[in-house]
Amino acid sequence: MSDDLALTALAASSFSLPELREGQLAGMTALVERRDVLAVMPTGYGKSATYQVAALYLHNKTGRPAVVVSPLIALQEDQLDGLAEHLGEGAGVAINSSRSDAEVEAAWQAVESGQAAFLFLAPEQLSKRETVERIANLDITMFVVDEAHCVSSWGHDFRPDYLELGHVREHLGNPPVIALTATASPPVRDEIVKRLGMTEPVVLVRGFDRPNISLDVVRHQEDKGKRKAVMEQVVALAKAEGLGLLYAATRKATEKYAAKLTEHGLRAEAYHAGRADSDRESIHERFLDDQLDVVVATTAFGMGIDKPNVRFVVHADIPESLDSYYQEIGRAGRDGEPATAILHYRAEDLGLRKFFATHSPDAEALTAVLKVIKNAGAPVPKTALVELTGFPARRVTALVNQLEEAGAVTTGKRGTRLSSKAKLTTLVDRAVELAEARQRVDQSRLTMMRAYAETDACRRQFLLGYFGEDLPEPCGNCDACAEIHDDAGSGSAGHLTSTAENLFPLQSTVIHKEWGPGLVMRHEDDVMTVLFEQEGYKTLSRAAVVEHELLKPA
DNA sequence: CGAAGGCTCGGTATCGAGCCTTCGGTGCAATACT
Repeated sequence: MSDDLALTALAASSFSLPELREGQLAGMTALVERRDVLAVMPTGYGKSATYQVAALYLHNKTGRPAVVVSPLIALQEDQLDGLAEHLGEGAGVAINSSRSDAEVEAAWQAVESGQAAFLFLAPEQLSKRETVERIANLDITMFVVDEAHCVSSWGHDFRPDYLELGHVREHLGNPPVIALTATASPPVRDEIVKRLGMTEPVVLVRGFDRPNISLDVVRHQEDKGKRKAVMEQVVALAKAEGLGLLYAATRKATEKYAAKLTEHGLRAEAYHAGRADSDRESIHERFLDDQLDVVVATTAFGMGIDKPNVRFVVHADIPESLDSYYQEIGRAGRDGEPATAILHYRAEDLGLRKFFATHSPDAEALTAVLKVIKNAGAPVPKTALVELTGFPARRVTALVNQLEEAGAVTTGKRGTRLSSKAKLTTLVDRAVELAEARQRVDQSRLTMMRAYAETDACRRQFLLGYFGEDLPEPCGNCDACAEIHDDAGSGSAGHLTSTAENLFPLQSTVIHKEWGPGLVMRHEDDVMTVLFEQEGYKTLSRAAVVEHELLKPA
């Protein structure tokens, strides 16, 4: 029996999936052939089944397990429940801080004996050498990275162990990697591929456009007026359409909105990381169970939420990037029925996001770490670095990541060592420069979010263009399309602007004298947007590009 | 970067204007206590 048939049969018999989607089968087959896979698919498309069927197939053949890296313990538990339902108790195990020592040991034995086919853990577990070595001995069939956009969004500061996964994979003997995420713009995809050390991955992007979600932006001058409009809108939507989500930037704002919505007779709760675990759990459950009309949340809410009947997602404040925005509105209308996404936009709100996107590079700390490594004259394990520098472990990981990126050090099995003969100050300068470059990229992503809020053209075309998807015609389901429909016929492109489009079509690679290589993301009216590797998104006048030959095809 | 909260000041009654400071988002793991 061919692998395809066997996989299809296994999906039907073990996971009750009588029909596989083309993207799922392509992913499974690639994994069985030991290829790397990057799957960008919406929640509910069946991303998880893709690796689960392939991993079970290989487990049945070899008795060897798959390792699944998942960012939240709650998600790990959900996955375990799902597996238990289809394959019986014990098909998967998890190792994390909620487990007792005895439970952890039992989990190890379950995978080592060939009884369990899946081992779930968070990246932090993999920062422990013993853990990685014990996994290396399992000779795993695949290394699964779920919610892989975390590599890029959290790896640089919040959860630096995400950036270490590439090394972990090496230490495990380079098993095939499958990275799964619901949203990833081209630069995020590239970063996932690079950081996880994937080679010629099979890239599967499926089900990206969500035409049933209408897109609207409401612009505001005053903070007070915005708050009032948000309130009125959410009340109206909840009464007319059904339940939904309201995203706000701060914890305090979620509390205020939730209180007001409750006054208006809605069942509303504020959800953020500052609330007690038990409250968070109960809100989550009540929402899934249709017992809440609105969850008012910070970015803490949503990962792994797969609820079909969310009718609206309203943003009271602008998110940090279109990547986040698309992820958040993607929680609406999973059932395919009409749903609404509305962004309330005030230019001043960008200030908070700018603040969040500021990463001041710390030359002093970088120097301290580098000195310790240099003086050691041999690879330094992380534990020693922590002890010798006095920095917290996480900080050390982040600093080492930065130095590594700058080519100053490399990390091997025995620890981190100097890999450059250049002067320490030069190396630190290089690391600082990289941190600054990343800051520019982050700020430029915010600029794109702003451009979405301020564009007069079809919002869906803009959004999909950002993710490298082409929507040839305006969508007819956003506020801009409604306007255009009203006044029919818009401005015409001049000679130079159309020349720019011919010379540098969408998704083509270009080179700028100062900014280096970049990718053409968008043409609109008299400007074009290019994503530069080093500088992030830049908007250029199309006439100037042609007249002054600012760009060259690469 | 901008909003919110706390403070002083003025000038003699309550509080408003203006200044200054602080705060702002995501979760893992591990530790210290009942």
